[in-house]
Amino acid sequence: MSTTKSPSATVEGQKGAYNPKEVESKWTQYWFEREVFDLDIIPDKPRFSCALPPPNITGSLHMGHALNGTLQDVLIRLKRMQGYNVLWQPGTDHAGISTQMVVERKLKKEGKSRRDLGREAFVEQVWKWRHEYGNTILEQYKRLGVSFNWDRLAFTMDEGYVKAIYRAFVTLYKEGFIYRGHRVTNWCPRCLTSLSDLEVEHQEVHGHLYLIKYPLVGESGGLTVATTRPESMLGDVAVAVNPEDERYKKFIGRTVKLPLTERELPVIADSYVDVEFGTGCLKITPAHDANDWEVGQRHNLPAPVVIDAEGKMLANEYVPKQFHGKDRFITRQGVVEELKQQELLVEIQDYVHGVGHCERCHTVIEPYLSDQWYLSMKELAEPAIKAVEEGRVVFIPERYASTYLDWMQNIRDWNISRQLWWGHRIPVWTCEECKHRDAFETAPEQCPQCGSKKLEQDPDVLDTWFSSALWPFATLGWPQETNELKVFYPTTILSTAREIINLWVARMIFTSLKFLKTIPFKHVLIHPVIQTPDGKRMSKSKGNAIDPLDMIDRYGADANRFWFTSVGIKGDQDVRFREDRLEEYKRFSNKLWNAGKFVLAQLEGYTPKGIEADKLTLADRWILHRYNVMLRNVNVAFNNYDFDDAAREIYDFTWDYFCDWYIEIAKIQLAQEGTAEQTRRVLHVVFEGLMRAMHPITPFITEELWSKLPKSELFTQLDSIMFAPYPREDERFFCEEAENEMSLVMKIIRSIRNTRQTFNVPAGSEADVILHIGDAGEKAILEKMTDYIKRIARAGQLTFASDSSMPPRSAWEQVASSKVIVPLGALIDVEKTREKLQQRKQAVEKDVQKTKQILDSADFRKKAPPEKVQSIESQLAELEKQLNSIDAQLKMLE
RNA sequence: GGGCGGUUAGCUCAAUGGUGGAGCACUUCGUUUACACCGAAGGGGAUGGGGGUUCGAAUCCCUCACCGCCCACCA
Repeated sequence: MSTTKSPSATVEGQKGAYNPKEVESKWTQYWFEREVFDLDIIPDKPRFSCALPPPNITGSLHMGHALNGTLQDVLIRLKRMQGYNVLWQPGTDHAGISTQMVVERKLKKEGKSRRDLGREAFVEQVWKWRHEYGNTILEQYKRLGVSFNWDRLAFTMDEGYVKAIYRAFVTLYKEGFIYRGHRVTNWCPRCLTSLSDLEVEHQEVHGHLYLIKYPLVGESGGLTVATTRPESMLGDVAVAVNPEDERYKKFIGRTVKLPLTERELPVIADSYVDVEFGTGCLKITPAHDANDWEVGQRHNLPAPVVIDAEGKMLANEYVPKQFHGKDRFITRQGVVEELKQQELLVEIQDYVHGVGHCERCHTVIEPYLSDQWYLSMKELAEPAIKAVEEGRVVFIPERYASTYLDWMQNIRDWNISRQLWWGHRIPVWTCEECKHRDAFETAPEQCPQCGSKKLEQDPDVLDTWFSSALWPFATLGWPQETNELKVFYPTTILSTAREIINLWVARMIFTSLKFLKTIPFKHVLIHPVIQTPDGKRMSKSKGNAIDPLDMIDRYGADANRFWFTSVGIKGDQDVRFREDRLEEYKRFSNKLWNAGKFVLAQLEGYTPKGIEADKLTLADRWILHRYNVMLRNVNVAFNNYDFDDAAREIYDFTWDYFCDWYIEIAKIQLAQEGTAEQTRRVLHVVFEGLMRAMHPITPFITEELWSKLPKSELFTQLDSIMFAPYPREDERFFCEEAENEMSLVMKIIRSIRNTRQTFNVPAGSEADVILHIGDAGEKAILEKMTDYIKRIARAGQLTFASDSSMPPRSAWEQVASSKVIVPLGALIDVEKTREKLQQRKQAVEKDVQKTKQILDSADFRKKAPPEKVQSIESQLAELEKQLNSIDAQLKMLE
C-alpha cells in the first residue's frame, strides 16, 4: 500500500484550492512516460473502437473539436475501464485546399507564387510546412487529456494510406464507376479549382434581378429575360420559354438579337422554364450555368465560353472588345450601363437570393465548363441507404438519419478531381503515342497497349474527402488484411458534427460497404454546436470564437470536460457558450478536491477492508444506497449515450449527498469509537469508487486523488486509474429503508434550520428544540439520530414531547405528521413572528385553494386513478391541519 | 423553396400526462478544524401567442410568431 500524503502538499501556498495546471501537466507527462496510451490488443474481449474525425493539419483546436474530443474520450475511457479491447484511432487530414492556401499565403509574403516554384518544389514546401506545423492541433488535443492511441497517429498522406486510396480509385475506375465528364461545375476563381456541391456554401445575398429586352429579328418588339448575372449574357445561345406558356407560344422558332453583339439567337421551348418566375423567358448560357448546360445539351446548342477560370472576360469573338480581360463583376456594371444606353434594360429589381461561395476562401463560385473526374453514385448509394434504413447504422439523435437519407436518395454524381497541387494525384496515365488511358495503383513504366514509355499522369488531385472517405479502414491497414482490421473493424461509434453528415459520414458508409462489404461503424453520434453567448455561430474570421485552450487555462481541463459532458448530445443541439458554466465546474473540481483532502486525512495509515454490513449506521447504509443508485444510473446513462444524465448524477451525488450530508455525519461518527472504523471503510469504498466512476469525465483530478488513496493489492499494481475496472452498482447495498429514514432525518434537520433562520435565532446561540413526532416508528428513528440532529442543526437540548402542545412564545413548523418546535422565550420578536405566520398562512391557503380546485374539477374523482385522488385528498387534509395550527399560534400571540 | 431543432425564473439549462426544478445572479445570516472556489435560509415562473384532445397539458395535436441550423439547379 502506498503512503498516504495530503495532496495539499503538492499545492503549496494555496489554502484549500485546487490547482488544475499543476495536476494536469504532472499527469500528462506521467501518462506519456509510461506509454499508457499505446495500443494494447487484449485477445478475447469485446471491442470498442472509434476513429477520431481527422482534423485538418492547418487546424487549431476549436470548441467543436474540444466537445467532440471529450465525448469520445469519455466513452473510450469508460469502455477501457469496463474491460473492452479499445482502439481510438487518431490522425490528421492533409486538407487539400486549406493547406495549399496557407502555404501559398506564406509564399506570397515572400513575394513568390506557387507557379514561380513549380509543382514539385511547391509540394516540397507544403511537406516542410506540414512537418513544422501540421501537428499543432494534436498537441492542443493533449491539453484536453484525450486518450488517443498516440502510437498510431495516422495521416492521409502516409505511405500505407496512399496505397488504400489508389486501390479504391483503381477498383472504382476499372468497374466503371469513375468517368470523365464534360459539363458545368462549381468553380472557385480564386482557388482555381473545381469543387463538389457540398463544398459550396449558399449565402443570402442582396442583389438585383435585371430584366433585359432581346429585340426580335425582322419585326418589332422583343422578349424580356430576367437574370441576376447580366455579364453571362455574352455567352447566350438561345432564349427559352415554356412550351405551354400561351404568352410566348407564337415566338417559338423565331429569332431574337442578343444585345451588345451582332449574334442572333433562336427562341426555343423547354419545360424546364418556370412560367411563374420572372418574365417567363429564360436566357440560355450553356457554358456558364449548370441548368443551361442541360438545356443546351437537349437542344444541341453550342456552348461558347466567355468567362475564364479566374473570373475574367475572355478576349474572343463573343465578348465585345471593351470587356476583354475585365473582371466579371466590373463587366456586370459595364453591361448594365451599355444596356441602359441602348434602352434595352427594362427594369432592375432588388432581389435576395442564395449565391454559392467557396467554402474555403468565400469567393463567389463561378459555374465553369470543364472536364472533371466523376464518381457515379446511384449504384454505390443503394446499399448505403439500406444500411441506415435497416438500422445497421444508427444515428444518434435518430433524426439525423433523415438528413443522410434525403441526401443519399437524391444523390448526384461526385466530382472528385481538383485542380490543385497538394493532394493525391489522380492515378490515371495517358499514353502520348496511342492515347490509351488507364488507372494504375503504381506508376506504369510503359503503355500496356503499345509499350510506349511516353506516359503522362493526369495533373489533377483527388478531392480531400475522397481520402477521408476511407479513414476508418485505411487507418487500420486496408487493403492489407491486418490484425487491427480483424480485431477492431467495423468500428463501434463515430462521433462527429452534423455539418459533415453528407460530406463525410455518408461517404464512409458507401466506401466501406463497397470495399469491406460491411458498415464502417454501428452508431453515429452527432454532437451539438457551441454557439457564442448571444446565440451566433462562432467563427474565427468574425473574431467571436472562444478558444478552448484559454478556457482550459482559466478553469482547468476537467472543468471544461465536465461542461462538455453535461451538454450531452440528446437535447437542444444549439448550445450557447456560457463561461459561468465553466466557473461552476471549476468550483465543482475544487469541492471534490477538498472532499478528497478530508477523506485522505481520515484514511492515514488505513488498509482497505471490506464493509461489515451489521455494523453500519443509518447514515452509512444511506450513503451506500445513494452511491450504488448513482452507479446504476450512471451506467445506464452512459450506455444510452446520455452523457448529460451521467454528469448530473455524479455532480449531485458528490455535492448534495456525499459532501453536504455524509461527510458532515462522518465527522461525528469518526469521533466515536464504536462507529469510527466502519465510517473509514465507507468513506474509502465510496470515495475510491467515485473516483473511478468520474474518471472518464475528469481524468486529471481523479488520477491525482486516486493515486494518493490507499488501495487494495490489485489496484496498486496498475499504472493508472484508467486501467482500473469501472464501478458497477452492488444491489446488496440498495436500501429503500435507509433512504426513507434518512430523508426523514434530513427533513427534520432542515426544518430546525429553517425555523431558526426565520425567527432570527442568532447563529451563536444553541436554541433548544422540541420534537413532537406523530408516528412511533419515526420517533424511534429520530431518537437514534439525536446526536446527529443536534450537531448538524446546531440545537441545544433536543427533547421528544408526547403531545403537540408547546411552550408559549415558540416558533414551530409542521413536518408531515410531526411538529418541530423551537421555544424562543425571551428571544421572540412578537411582531416578526406574527408577520412570518401571516406569510406562511397565505402560502398554505394558496396551496389549499389549488388542491381544492383539482378535487372539485369536473370529473376528477370519477376518472382519475383512485390512488391519485386519495393522495390529493390526504394532502388537503394535511394542509388544513397546518392552517389550524397557524391560526392557533396566531391567537397565542394576541 | 423544402426540412429539422429550439422558445420554461434576470441568465444558462432540467423536468415517464398528475400541484414546475438546478446552477449562476439577487436578499439575509454565518469563519462549525475538507472547502468562503464554502455552508444555511429566502425572494423570484399564467412554461412565446392562439386554438384543440384530456378529469388533468411545459409535456400530445393544429396554428402563428421569433431564433438557430441543414438541404435546394428557379434564372
